[in-house]
Amino acid sequence: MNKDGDTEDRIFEAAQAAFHEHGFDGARMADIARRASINQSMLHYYFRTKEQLFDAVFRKAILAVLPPAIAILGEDGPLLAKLERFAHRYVGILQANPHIPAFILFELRRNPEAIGRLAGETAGPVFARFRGDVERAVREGDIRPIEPSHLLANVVGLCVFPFVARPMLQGGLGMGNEAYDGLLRTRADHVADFLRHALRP
Amino acid sequence: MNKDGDTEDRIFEAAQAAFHEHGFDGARMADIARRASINQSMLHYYFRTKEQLFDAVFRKAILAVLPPAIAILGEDGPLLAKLERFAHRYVGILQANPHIPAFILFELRRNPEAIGRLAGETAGPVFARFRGDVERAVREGDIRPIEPSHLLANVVGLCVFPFVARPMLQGGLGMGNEAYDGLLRTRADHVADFLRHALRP
DNA sequence: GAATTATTCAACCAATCAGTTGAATTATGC
DNA sequence: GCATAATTCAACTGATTGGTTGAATAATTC
Repeated sequence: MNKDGDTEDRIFEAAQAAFHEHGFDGARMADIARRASINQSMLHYYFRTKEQLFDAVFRKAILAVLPPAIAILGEDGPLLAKLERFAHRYVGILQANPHIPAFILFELRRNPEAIGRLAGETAGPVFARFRGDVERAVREGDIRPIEPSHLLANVVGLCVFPFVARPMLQGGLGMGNEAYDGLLRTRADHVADFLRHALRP
Repeated sequence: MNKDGDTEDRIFEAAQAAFHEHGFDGARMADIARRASINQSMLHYYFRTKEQLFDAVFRKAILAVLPPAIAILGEDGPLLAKLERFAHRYVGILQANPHIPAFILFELRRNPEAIGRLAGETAGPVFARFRGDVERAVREGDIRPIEPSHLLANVVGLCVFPFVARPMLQGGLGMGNEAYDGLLRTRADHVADFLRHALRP
């Protein structure tokens, strides 16, 4: 018998890999069981249903990327410095979890309403604060005039996009895995620099 | 009997809607048949298999967004002007086909190798040319020094991201559909402006 | 050591799925 | 009008799927 949660962890890891790769609809319980080297009924013993197993995996993914974004954007200090910190820390988080952005975008299509609501509840206040920060920075002449919502989309998108679009960008640029990994390693610096130039008055 | 391709078109439109919404794995042939108001066996009569039906839908989606990107980036002229043209025309294409970017990113996960290869074969030459254009523009002092691969990811990502991440951005920004549609309507101008500022020497 | 609880298992199940079958209906060509 | 081809249909099929069942095994408690 297992008494230290090892089987549950194994199931979770296998499910995470399968759901990240295939999404909810494409992942198969039989495949997850095989990956975890268990009998399939044990998935149900530990997690009851496919839906609940998926929820556990999704929750972990969201917790990996949403609270840090909120925390960083909610910090005090000059806007430009904050955006640079965001780029460095957020790209770092994405590099540690390269499959999560696409996984979440994948889930966005399956469940746009629920995730929109979740985003509103969790990130809404800090996004609103971001708007205020941008407006103040413009007023004080720290940055040139810019629409805050567009800027927010830019900041997040510049960090996220090279991860979600990797196969297409990598193929189009004729890069191997090492070269593209190298590009991702310089991504944070590039984004910070790009934003600095884009926003200077 | 149908002699003007009406049934085939109806099937295709229904399949497009279903595949855009649910992806390959989540879409159901019975649902597509219901949407097209036909008997399910007719899907097979016209398109043989689910895979072939999906391929037809995917091909149309790719043809809507990849050749225009290649054409615009392959044009002659100063780089900055070209990037502005790209932003305006590409965002316009995305606005006419708002579901396609996410659909393609969705498919990227299912089939990274095939799409990476397709991107390399079709967009590879024009991306390589883009690299040359950037390097020349830097040399001639038209733009500040910048890594061409990063810039390419930025240009495409700034156009695409607000479409693929819509539910999350919209929810986080506390916007209704009309407000977000309004934001997307100004997106092309914003991207062009943002790039101009980001790249000026 | 016995009773209870937790874990694991193989076999099984009903529902769903993509696809097939063969007949009926409709259209076309002579 | 008949023969042929194209289209459409309802019923059917085997495989797959997520989940259940009940027994066996292992661990824990007293």
